[in-house]
Amino acid sequence: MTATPHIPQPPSTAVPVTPAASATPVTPSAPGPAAAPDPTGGALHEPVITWFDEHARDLPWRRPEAGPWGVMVSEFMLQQTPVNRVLPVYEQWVARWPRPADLAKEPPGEAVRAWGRLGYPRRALRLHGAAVAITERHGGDVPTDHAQLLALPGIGEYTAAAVASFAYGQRHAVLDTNVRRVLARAVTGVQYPPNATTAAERRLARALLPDDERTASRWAAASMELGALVCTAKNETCHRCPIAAQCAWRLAGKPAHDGPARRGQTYAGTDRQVRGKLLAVLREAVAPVPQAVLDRVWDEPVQRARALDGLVSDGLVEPLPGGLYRLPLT
DNA sequence: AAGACGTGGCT
DNA sequence: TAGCCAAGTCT
Repeated sequence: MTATPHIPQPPSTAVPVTPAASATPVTPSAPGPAAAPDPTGGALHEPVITWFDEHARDLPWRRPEAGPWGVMVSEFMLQQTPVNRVLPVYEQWVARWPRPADLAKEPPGEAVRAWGRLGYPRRALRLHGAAVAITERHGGDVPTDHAQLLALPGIGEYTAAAVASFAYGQRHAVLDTNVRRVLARAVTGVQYPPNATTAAERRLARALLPDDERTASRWAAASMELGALVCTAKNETCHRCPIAAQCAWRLAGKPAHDGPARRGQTYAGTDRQVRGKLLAVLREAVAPVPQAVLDRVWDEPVQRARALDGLVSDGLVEPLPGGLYRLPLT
């Protein structure tokens, strides 16, 4: 992880000044500093990558032996789920299914069962579907091409870029919530990025991308790690930040977010909670479960039925004759 | 394009 | 405590 020889590069050669970059570095209405920050990545890449070399966590999917499949599995699991909760499930998963073809030949319900309590179990179904597609269309190897990755179930813009970058060292803008926050603060000068990813953010991320593949993929991992460990959503620790001295938000006095508060997602009493309870029963069961057993997880019959129907139509639950239910075999 | 979609830890 | 937050995707 930290074995890479430290070869400082002339910052000016990392990313040339481009018209596109200097055209849109700062949101016009942003309460940033009077002087626009350096719109190029030159001043950011070197310190952030050097910091990463020293402070990166030793995560299993970052080790060489993880391979593209390990990277891909980790990316699915990390979608909206914290690292600490992913770690044990990831280890079990790759030990049991070391290659896409190993997972592809299992019933989808086994993927859902092995997903455990990571949440958003449709991800398990999609990862299984991706393994099937990889086995059928790509000879069992995780595709290297961004467009082919994007075509797989459960892989969107972020995950396609992440797999291409982390597994294959390609040059892509990897724009996750961590990177968005780092750029919002360091470059744009605001506390939080917009609720939904904007074209301006993508433009900025592309403008900041180092020219060569090797540096670009390290920058992707490093900027993400900085957001995860230092430039966090709350209680950021600027004294540990390698680019604190040039952070537009900090230089502006760390003004509080002004826009609309992020929509809080209520959970108690929702269909999601009911679905979770139903699926928990089915995950633990070794045999098909009678409707009467499922009925015990929620007392309101209309919502309970709606939740179960939803699970069935999502393919997470398979109904059998006689009012029995189980995780899907097909 | 706003909302659905799990789960658990932290403040 | 109640809300916020965590490497998004899909419709």
